[in-house]
Amino acid sequence: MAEQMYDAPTYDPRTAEKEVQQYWLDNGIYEVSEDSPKPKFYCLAMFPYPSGQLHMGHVRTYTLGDVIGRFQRLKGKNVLHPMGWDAFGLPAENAAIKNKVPPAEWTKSNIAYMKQQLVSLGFSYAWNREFATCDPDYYRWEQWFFTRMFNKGLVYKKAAMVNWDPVDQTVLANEQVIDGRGWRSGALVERRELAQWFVKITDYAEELLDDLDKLDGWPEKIKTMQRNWIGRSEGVEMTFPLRDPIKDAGDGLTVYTTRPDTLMGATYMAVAAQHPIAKAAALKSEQVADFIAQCAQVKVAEADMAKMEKLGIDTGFTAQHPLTGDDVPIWVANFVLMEYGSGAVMSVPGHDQRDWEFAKKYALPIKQVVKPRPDSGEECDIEIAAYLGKSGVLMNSAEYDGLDFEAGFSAIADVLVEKGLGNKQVNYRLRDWGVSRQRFWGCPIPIVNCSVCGPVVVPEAELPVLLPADVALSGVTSPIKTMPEFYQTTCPKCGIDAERETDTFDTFMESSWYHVRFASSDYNEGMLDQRAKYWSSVDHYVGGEEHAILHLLYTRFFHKVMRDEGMVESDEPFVKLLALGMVLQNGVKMSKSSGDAGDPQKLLDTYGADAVRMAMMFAAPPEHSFEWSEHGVESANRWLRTRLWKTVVEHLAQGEAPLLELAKLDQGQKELRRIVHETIQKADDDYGRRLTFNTVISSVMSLMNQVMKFDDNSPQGLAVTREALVAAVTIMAPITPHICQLLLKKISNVNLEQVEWLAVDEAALLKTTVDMIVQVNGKLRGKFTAAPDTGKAELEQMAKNVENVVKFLAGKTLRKVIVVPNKLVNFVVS
RNA sequence: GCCCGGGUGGUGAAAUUGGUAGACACGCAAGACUUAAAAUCUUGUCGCUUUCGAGCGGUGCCGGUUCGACCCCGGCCCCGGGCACCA
Repeated sequence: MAEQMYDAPTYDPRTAEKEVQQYWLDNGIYEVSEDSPKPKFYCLAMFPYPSGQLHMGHVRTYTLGDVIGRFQRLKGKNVLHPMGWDAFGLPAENAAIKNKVPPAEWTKSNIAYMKQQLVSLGFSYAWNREFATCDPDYYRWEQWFFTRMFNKGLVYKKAAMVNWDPVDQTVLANEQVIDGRGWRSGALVERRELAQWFVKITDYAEELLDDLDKLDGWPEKIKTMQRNWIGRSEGVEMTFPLRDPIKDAGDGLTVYTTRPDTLMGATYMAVAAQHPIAKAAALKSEQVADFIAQCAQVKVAEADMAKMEKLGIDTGFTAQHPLTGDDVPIWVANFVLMEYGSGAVMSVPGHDQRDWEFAKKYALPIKQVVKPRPDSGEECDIEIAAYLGKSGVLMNSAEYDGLDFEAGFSAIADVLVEKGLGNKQVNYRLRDWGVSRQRFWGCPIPIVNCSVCGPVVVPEAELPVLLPADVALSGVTSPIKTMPEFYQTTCPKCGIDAERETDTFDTFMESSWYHVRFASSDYNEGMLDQRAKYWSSVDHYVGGEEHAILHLLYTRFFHKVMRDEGMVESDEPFVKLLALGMVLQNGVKMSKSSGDAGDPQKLLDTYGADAVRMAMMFAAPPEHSFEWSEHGVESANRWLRTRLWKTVVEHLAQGEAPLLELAKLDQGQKELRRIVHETIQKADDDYGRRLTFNTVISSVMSLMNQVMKFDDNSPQGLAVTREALVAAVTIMAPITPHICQLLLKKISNVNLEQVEWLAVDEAALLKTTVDMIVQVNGKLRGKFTAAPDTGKAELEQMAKNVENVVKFLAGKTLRKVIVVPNKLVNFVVS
């Protein structure tokens, strides 16, 4: 600590906090190495996109991460708590267009400002490990890793849909399409197919699903969301032969269904607008061509697809039912996605509600093939709605009549296998990860397209493929797509002239491996070194619940690929996960795109970091979403000044406290000690297990209320007060580290980083009496106190004698008595 | 539309294993100090009734299980997150 430690009778965070922060930085207090004898603890909060300034969502996430890291440090762990920047992304391009400043420059200055804000919030970061994902030293290893995945066969190219703005001649993100129009140009947006790179996350679908069972430290709700997203299903893939062969479509239409038992109820087929059969039909029919053009008017987002009116048109082509050989008409439908499975479905309107509505609309036949069991009490009228139950039995299904779901499934699947028309198959809803973006501000995809060799990966020695820094953005197209000096190159394989890929990676690529790079952030010989094995997995990962699926799933996938490459040893990136609720502003999540008020700077300047941190932690438990309000900050500041600082200073002014002599304590002193040790016990549990830091604060507030009432200046009174104050300051230290660093120095003459967590004195917890309640018919009617662990019979007798209880028992027949020792007695009377 | 959560005083919330609903705060009201204000301190604060002992109602809505339900079960309403190119 500096020679001149902050010392004033009243606490002013503006000068005190700066001094403490300087001490932490100058002495590298939070930098860590791998050779500690202590157990390691890797604490990580989701790194921010450098949007300009912190908002309250950041303050919450990083304070929670800091509290966890600081608590684990108090508990004797070797804690790595790093911070960096998720620096590629769309907002930098928007800012570049608007302000005519290159994305790199805008990003860099945002990082500088936000870093200073993080420092002023007093977070215990190992700043020596900081990096930004737009640093070539970072993304070069991402490019390298991509080439590894390419060589492993985990990468392929295929056509996929994008939102195309025909005026700006550019691809739009979903959030840039508003009511079907481009947000800048206002032009009607169309779906367009582009060739894009995909990574085979589906190769890991099974493991990503199964390993969720091992993640005991994850909230059940997040695991449920991931399970549903991966969406394992068992079904049958089968082929409906085409009545006549169709050009580019072969002679069969392949579909997947989880309900092969209802196959006899299939009355039509539906294909996506991009399906070869639809394209073939468009050539023959102007109406079909018009319909397909109309399908292109919907934005590429599942929510929009689900909400739109379900439309279709007959292609005029016909398939054959695989069992009956009957004609089945083939329709094009706007709700069938080419990206899913084969881009075609069989429609069973009797037993699928969407198919039923479509059939009603277009007067297609509806055939019931399942009926409820007579004893089930289920209502079923196929004229009113589809029957979706799986507990019924088959009907109108020839030899399969009377079979239940499972028997029908097997019997029909077996016949299809026999006929060579189908196979039982496990399917996943999860789709491969499209990683191409037609944007400038991202990591260049390290591929060269050669007219002879096809796509060739850039050799390791030529990495990184550098993104040019000094560019202007017009909003029309990515600059590197029009820069020959970027894309003109030669084929790494055959040496002839060739062109680089000008797309960049999805920014989820960067955030899928940053957690391990912090371990090896200064390593330039490779992506990771041995330190990554020491630090991974992350012991506690903290971040917003909005990342429950995409970011967390992609990162789990990357981690498994890195494991298969021998770069890490664990199967999963995050042992424990704290999924935070949203900090809302006007009812919606705080973010760059939904308004960026909520800048904490004014509050920091006025009340200090400790007050902001404390108010944020006190506002709600971590999983709750809540509307941010500044109100608590002023009162947190007041509590720190008038309760904590002033009380400790006044206590110290009374002179040195003697050693505690437990045998000499009177009843009041014992009572305060009991509260102190109950508070320690609760804080330990709330910090370590429950992660409810709001209740840590309220129990310390209660403790301080008791200390102020205590008012005992006897030698042992001072000793008990001293113990209480040391406990209160130590417990608060993870949340309000600046003031606690100073107070611990004053009261115990130690620096915070040397302090150890408090031990609970079990003997101090013993109670001499317990409060009992008495209920009559479950309603509270009286209270009494008893010695701990008094026998049931005695408690019952004591309860009967409680004054207010007597009148509720008078003249009633006692039916039953429930006695819960140390808690309550309940008389059931009539 | 689909998947996942949430809903408790005027406000943020607490109640950890089914056992005193509203701890701890904010706000508000009254009082103390002050020429005054700020700051600080004290008291009160779910609603209704009250003989001031207490009684009745009350945790989004409707129903159920239980001696007892904020907590478990069924149905509904509202709000939030995600839905694969915001991050």
